[in-house]
Amino acid sequence: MNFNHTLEAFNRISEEKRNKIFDAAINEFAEHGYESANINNIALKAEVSIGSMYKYFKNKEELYLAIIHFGVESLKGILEEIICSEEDLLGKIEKIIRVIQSYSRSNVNLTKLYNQMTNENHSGLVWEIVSDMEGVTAKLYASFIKEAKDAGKVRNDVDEKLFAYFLDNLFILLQFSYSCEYYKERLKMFVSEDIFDKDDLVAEQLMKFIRGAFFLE
Amino acid sequence: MNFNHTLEAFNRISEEKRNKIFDAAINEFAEHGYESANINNIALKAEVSIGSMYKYFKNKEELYLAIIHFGVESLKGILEEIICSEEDLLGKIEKIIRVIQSYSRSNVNLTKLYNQMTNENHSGLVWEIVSDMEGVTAKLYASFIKEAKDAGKVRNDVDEKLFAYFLDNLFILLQFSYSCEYYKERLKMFVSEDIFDKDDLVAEQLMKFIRGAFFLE
Amino acid sequence: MNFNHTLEAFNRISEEKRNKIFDAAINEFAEHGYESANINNIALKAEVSIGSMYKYFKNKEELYLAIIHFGVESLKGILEEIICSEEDLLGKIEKIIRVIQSYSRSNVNLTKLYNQMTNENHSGLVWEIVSDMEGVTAKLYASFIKEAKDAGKVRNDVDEKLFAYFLDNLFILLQFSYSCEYYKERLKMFVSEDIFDKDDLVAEQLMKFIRGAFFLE
Amino acid sequence: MNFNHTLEAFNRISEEKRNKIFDAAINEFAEHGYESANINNIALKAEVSIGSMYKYFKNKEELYLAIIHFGVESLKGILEEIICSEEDLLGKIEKIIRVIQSYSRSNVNLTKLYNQMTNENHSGLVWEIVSDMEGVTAKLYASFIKEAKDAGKVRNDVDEKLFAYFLDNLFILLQFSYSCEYYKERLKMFVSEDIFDKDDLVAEQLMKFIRGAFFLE
DNA sequence: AATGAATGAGCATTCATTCAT
DNA sequence: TATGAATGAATGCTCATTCAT
Repeated sequence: MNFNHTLEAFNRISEEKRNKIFDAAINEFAEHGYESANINNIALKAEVSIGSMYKYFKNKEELYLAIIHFGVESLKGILEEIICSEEDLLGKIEKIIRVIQSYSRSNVNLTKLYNQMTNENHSGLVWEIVSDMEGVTAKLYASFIKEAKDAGKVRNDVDEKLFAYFLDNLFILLQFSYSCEYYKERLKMFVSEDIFDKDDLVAEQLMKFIRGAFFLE
Repeated sequence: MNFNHTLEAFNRISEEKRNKIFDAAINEFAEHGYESANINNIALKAEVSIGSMYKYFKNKEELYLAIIHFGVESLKGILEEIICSEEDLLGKIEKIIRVIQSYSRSNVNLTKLYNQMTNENHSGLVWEIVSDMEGVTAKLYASFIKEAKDAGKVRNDVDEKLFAYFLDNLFILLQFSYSCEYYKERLKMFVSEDIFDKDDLVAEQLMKFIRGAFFLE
Repeated sequence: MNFNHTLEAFNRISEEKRNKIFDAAINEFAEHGYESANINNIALKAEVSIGSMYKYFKNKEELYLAIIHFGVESLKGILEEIICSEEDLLGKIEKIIRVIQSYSRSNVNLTKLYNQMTNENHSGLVWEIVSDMEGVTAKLYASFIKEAKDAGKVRNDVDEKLFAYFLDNLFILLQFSYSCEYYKERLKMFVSEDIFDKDDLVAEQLMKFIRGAFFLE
Repeated sequence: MNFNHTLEAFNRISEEKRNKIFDAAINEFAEHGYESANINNIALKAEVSIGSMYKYFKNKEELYLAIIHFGVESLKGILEEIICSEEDLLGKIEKIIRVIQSYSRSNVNLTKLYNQMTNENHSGLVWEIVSDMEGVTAKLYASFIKEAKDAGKVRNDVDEKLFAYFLDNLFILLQFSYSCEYYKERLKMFVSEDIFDKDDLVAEQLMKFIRGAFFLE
């Protein structure tokens, strides 16, 4: 969670260069996965010498983790904003869906990376970084569901933790559906070739699905 | 979709050897990902010479695709059986959930591979193989939902294709939750450490979630 | 001490190639020391692909140890022959001196390597290989001295183990004096520029030195 | 031999800093050998910027040579003191042995470096620095032996130059036996594990060895 | 004068693939 | 047909050295 100890050198360079490095790294890792991502390539694309690269990051793994950390922080920020807003549960859910649609489209590589991440054998270290975020969402979702349940709006017999999990699953795959080739093809096959021009329809239907799942009436 | 052209040599060897090769390959690919998987290693574990390996499969990619093909066929068989059974929609859904729980536990590596697959840059070729299966499920789900809708059991305002998609999303992530490290940790974090001892609870709650999403009353 | 386990592949190739590899490796290690010896270079000089090199030896260290092993065995063979000969102590010593003069001249690089070896931080593993030989010499020298002492030929107040050590020290530095640049210069400085043309003088004087050290009258 | 030309900058800094740099460099070179020694590391340990390091020493080699120079000067001082003392030959020899025992124990790294030095390909340059000292010892030893010979104390048939060489060889290896891992192990193997607790025995026996080698009676 | 960030050549090692037997 | 030895391109990482500040 706390990376700043090793990244001193990296944090000292200009923001422009930092972003260039992150961009290059996110692309490379998202495109090729951890193992076949090529650090010399990242350096080349970011117009930074390999030597510098290794001044900024101890090794490939640390760079990878830093990227993940960056991506997660970025996502966390957005989620927190929504979740802490004044909306009610349904309002929040709708907002999340909309944000997923726009965010995963404009951060294709970051989202691909998130999918990659679920495969890597680095799970241990990666999980340390991500669990933080997942933990927050898990708890918030569950508490909102609990609230709604107590208010009599949600059926009494639901396990709020599991329902939170199913809900987040729907969000995750929605995210991937807007960024990862495979899932994009799959969505097109399930629905239609022009589904990516119908964000409103997707949002509306997913809302309906979720509303039905949760709410009485 | 049709692989037999190149796989003549492979199909001619004993089933036992074929299975040994598949086992070794599935493990290696699932464990290390496409790029880091080591063909010489697979040959070693399968007790086959590398020379033979390259007689059976033109190159790494073809082996990978053959493995995916094999995995997908295995899954397709199971799904088809359920989907073509006499149960009604809810009955089928329950069966699928139960099968996912047992299948992904006893075929951990194959399921991991399925997750891997969604990342690789081979998406194009992979998709050719898998689209077949996804196409079948997509159509079947949609038709069943249509049926139920026409029968007045499912709300009228649902887009059956999108609902089929959401439904399958829930299934996919359930599958991963029982086999991929990352998703396993995530499920534990959302619910509890002992969630993997409570398959009935998970199945029951997921049924509830889906039933609510789809059905009137 | 037993290396054959890992060196199967290496032992299977033609003796000619094996010798070429050893020669190249001995030269490289003797010339540059362990750290800056370049394996790609050794492969090049030995006209073997790097890939093969790594089939024969797991890594740089194993190659190094194999070389040391080879050198030590070669030396051990010669020493054993002398030590087990029928000569008396003085006769053996003279033979050893003569052998050192010829051996270290015709195996310059192997002898340089022996000097290198005393510096490397691999001491641990290296020592395992060499201790064997050193142990043998140590014991043999000591026993011969003991014998001579018991026979009244050698003074009674000598510690045979320490005397064996001093004796071997004289041999070691004699060896280096015929192969290592530094020690060669040093010998020339102590005696004269043309000392390397006077092997008989060196041998005779060293005999005198040692005889005096050991023997009564 | 004369280094001061390039070392102006270095000689201008405080003695404390100079010593810190020497200490760090001696450790690094002794520990890792010339090639693997890391100048950036030396700078770090000596708390000097790399930039300054390269102001003081043109490059790695010059730093190395400066270190050798320093070490040799230190040793030369001690030897000269002994050699010019009023003792007779045997007295001097005993003093030298004692000094070797204490000096090589308290200057382990410098002594290691001396061993390193005999291997490096820098022999040429190194020799320039050291020959000075070796030349002095060579001449002094020889002259003392000559003296003793003329005085009838030493046998008439010895070549004083070669005997001086053998004598110095014994000293050199004694030195290494107290500081270099390899030679330490070797001494333990020849004599006993606890030999390093028996300096008096070693000194006494070496005296006996040398006395016998040189002296009538 | 002093600094230390930046550079990039260089090296150990891996592994997909070929091909002679 | 089957083998497995041989190949060599490719890549992560280090470190001596430079030079702008």
